[in-house]
Amino acid sequence: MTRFSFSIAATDGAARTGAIDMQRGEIRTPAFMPVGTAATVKAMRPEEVRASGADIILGNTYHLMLRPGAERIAKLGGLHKFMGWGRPILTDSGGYQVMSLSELTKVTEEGVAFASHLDGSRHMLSPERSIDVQRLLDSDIVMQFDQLVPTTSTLEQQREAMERSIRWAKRSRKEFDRSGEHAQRAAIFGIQQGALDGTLRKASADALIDIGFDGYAVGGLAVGEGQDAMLGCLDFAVGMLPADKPRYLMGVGKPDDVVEAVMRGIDMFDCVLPTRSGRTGQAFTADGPINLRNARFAEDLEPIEPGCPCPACTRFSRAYVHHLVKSGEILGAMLMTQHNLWFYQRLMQGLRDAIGDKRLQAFAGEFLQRYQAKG
RNA sequence: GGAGAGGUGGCCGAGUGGUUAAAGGCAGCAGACUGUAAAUCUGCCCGCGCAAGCGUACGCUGGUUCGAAUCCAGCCCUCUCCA
Repeated sequence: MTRFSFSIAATDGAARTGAIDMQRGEIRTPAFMPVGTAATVKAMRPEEVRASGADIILGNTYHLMLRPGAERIAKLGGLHKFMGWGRPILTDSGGYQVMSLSELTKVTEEGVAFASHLDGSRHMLSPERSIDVQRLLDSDIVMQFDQLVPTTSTLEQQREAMERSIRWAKRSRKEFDRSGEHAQRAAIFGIQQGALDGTLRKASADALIDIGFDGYAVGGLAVGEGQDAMLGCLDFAVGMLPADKPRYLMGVGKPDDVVEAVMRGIDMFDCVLPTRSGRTGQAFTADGPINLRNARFAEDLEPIEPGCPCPACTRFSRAYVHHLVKSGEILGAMLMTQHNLWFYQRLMQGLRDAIGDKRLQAFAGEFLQRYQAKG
């Protein structure tokens, strides 16, 4: 059986469309991966996530090792069985938490010592432990343990984090290969760092390629630098990564970010926005985001997004969703999340089709103009 | 009829002489959210004004005081207990 293979069916400019084949299923690219940090895509049942068009979801090393514990999930048969999702799962290594929970962490060459945000207990996350946890979860796509720093960091700090991420990439790769059994059915991705600096990005990419990975992620972006800066970085960073391997832009992004990044050659995305925004009242539509909390929707009988085929839009009105969201009703979060996931997956399908038909420029131009038009 | 408690901004509720246009919560109106410490967070929230500021305001009326939501008197109303 195929462990991991990436096939490109068509290209259009720098963009590509194709599929990754893995034992647990096919991942159509460009792909958007809903985030399921704590063994759940919040507010969604697995079958609803799948029905939205998702081929793969994310899980998180840091969160799951703390609760319920990686060994416990392994004992219970692995993450897929535990959460009822049989298709591929990509697990983040915990590198992002090193930054987002930085007040609670201390970084050394060995790894990161941190205090649990749940109970303050002390833990250590190293490349070896991160990969071990991801193995215990039975992850399909394992991410190397990396270090990213805020864009406000000095160039020297950015260089240090990038170089440390390379050393950690080597250790991650070695630890991954150490377990033959899991490595025979899973894949491992390296993560390019280097902030917005071309020289650092190039050094990072070359080192990762030298180590060799199944796929390559662009890390450390969408952390406050702004879209122009991010896209400017992608203009040179993506081309540094192997063309015959999947390229994954971590943590991105807004719908227009995704479109722009696909045009620059990115194949995979993940982002909390459709799920988190769903829970906080923001719905994505082709005409841009709208906030269902707003009073103007109180008596609006249109669906969240007119024309949307999702289960939330085909049955319920904005007026009803507005009421649910304002009332703090659980169903409000569910319907909003469901719509947003469908929106993202429909966008990805649109991008795949457009690339296949070599009309990505027109598709993207129309999408961006409409999405960004001031309503 | 007697005893007691209390009436504060849309609601709940602090505040018992000046630093109070009046804490806090809720509701309301907006905004944010990018490898999820998020069903979260931020701002606004008496009126007019861009603002400085002005005007109104703590049941009602009157009084004490340089100064009152805060003290005094009368009145109105609510609640609890006793008869």
